Amino acid sequence: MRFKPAAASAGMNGSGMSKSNNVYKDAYNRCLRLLDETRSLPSEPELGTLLGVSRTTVRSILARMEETGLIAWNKRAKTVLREPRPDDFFPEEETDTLAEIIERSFMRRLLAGGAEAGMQINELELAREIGVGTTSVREFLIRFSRFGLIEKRRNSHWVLKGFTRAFALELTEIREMFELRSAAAFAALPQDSPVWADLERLEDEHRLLAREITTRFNAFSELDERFHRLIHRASHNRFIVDFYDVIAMIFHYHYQWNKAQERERNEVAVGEHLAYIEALKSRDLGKVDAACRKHLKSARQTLLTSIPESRSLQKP
Amino acid sequence: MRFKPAAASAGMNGSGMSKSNNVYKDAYNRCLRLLDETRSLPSEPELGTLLGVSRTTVRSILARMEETGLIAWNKRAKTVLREPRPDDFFPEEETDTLAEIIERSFMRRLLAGGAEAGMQINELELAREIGVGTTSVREFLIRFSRFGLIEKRRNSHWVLKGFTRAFALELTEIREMFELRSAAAFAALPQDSPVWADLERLEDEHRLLAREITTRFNAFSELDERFHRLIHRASHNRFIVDFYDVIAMIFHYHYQWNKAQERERNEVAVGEHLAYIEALKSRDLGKVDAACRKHLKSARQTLLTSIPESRSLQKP
DNA sequence: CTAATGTCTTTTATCGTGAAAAAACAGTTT
DNA sequence: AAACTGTTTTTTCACGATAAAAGACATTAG
Repeated sequence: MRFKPAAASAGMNGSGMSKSNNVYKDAYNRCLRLLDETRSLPSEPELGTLLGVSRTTVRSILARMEETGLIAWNKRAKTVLREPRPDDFFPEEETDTLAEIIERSFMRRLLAGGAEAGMQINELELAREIGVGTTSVREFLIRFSRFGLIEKRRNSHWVLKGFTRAFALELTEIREMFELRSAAAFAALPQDSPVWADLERLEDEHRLLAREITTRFNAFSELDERFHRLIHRASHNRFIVDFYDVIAMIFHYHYQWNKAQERERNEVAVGEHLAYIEALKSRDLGKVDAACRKHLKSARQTLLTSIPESRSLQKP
Repeated sequence: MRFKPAAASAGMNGSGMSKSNNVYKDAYNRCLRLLDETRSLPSEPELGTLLGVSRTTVRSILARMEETGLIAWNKRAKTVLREPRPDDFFPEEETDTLAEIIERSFMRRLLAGGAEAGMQINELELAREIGVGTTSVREFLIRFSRFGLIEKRRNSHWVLKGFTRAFALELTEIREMFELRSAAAFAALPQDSPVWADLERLEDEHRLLAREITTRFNAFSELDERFHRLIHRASHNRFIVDFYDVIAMIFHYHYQWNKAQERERNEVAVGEHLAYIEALKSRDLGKVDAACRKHLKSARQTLLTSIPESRSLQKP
């Protein structure tokens, strides 16, 4: 797993920095965008729910906005004084969770090649290279282990299982099992279920994307996830829903990594989605099954062709 | 999740005890049992693989055995001097992993009632009640989360989802999907595959247990797990194999907790297993499917009836 | 009297630290 | 020279401590 001597990659000052205030910074940035729209901000609890943070954080945000002259703040009155400038925002890098930083670093190493199956993963080394504490790395590895790419040796190191052809096949096998079942459950949902409206909206987005595919083809990956998650949710089974995290994670990195014929692939996928949606709306189980199978088959094919042979040989 | 004020349940001395040497103690105990059989112990590396620990730990064990007069140790010669007495063993409680201690504590609270869905879990409180550090509790909760019984609110507490009827149904739905597929894969395995010998051995154990069911009915749970794991392994899919951890965990606690008609239930199950094994050996996919379905149906029924209604109403 | 703000307490996230355990290295024995 | 023992270095595991963030309580405004 060795990669570079040190260079303190994403790390900041090495001193006893306990916890970054990325929650505050991220919420602050999002709050800035809110400023554009209104002349005055809502109450503290309301802002809290809007931004998904506690009132403590909201108050820190307001305090800084007052300091930098963005708002005038007196009890309930929070009047916007000026529009936010680009330099009001905190830099993007400072708004990331530690978990995100670690995941990115780890996946970069994993996909950068040289990461062969059977190789052992060293918590301490990883922590040092990324510039974080060992605890965070351990917790990340534990969470990450459910993706089936790494495995722990009791009282000892982690072992990389490798992003192999076998992995892709096992993953897609489950995916197909789960999605076929979910799609059938979806089609059987009563007409007054709110999911039909959700599906309608997604269909519109797909049609829009289909028209602008030449320029916006990279918008597909996000739409893809939303669409499949909607379908999986119809299973009403937490294990099926949760398993989509594995798929989403793999496809997320796969999209970043395999850019070959991206436009063409996505164009085909959009078309398959539209046919799939049509089938769901028809509520004809036979059609749903066929459309689902067809799409999943080509998704699997895409994933498989993107795995270089060098990565798919080993198996200890 | 509140349960008791303090009472320092499983806890030891509260002081800065960094890491318990349970690996050493457990290996020591197991090594004592080895002493009964031979007049002299093998080499250090050999002992290491035998006990599943490093040579460092082996040497600590040998050092203590020498001290307590169990063996004479001089380089390669490790002669047994006397048989181990009961007081040579470390107490059972001291050989448990921290993870096991936490899991037991946590499950006791969960099943002891009063643990209703929606309730929030407090890391700090849990750590204090069990008498361990917060880090270990956090790591446990992260690992435990894959069982689908708890869920994390970002930057905040964990939420108990509850051991409800819905949970049991979702669990068994996946189980049935996976096991039917695994069983079919099993039956399709070539005649020279080693699994057929494993199956044969398991069949013998089942027949033996069937004869002595009145006295040994509690030996079933362990046999049950071995049998189903063998079948799941035939899927050659890590997600299917890993999912059996969820099932095993639930059934493990379920067996401990629901003692109603245990003998009868296990007797029936042994019979179903034997029929299931027969079907597998016939390699007739229709028969396999039928036998598997029948057994899984009654397993589900057993699990469902053991969930009290009080636990199955809430859902926030 | 409800819903906000102001203040104080508790919990979570993360680090550095030190003992237990593993692993690597070096020197012996057969 | 292969496999073992003796020694040293690294890594894992678990803890307490501390800043960030959440949450609870008290007070005040509408």
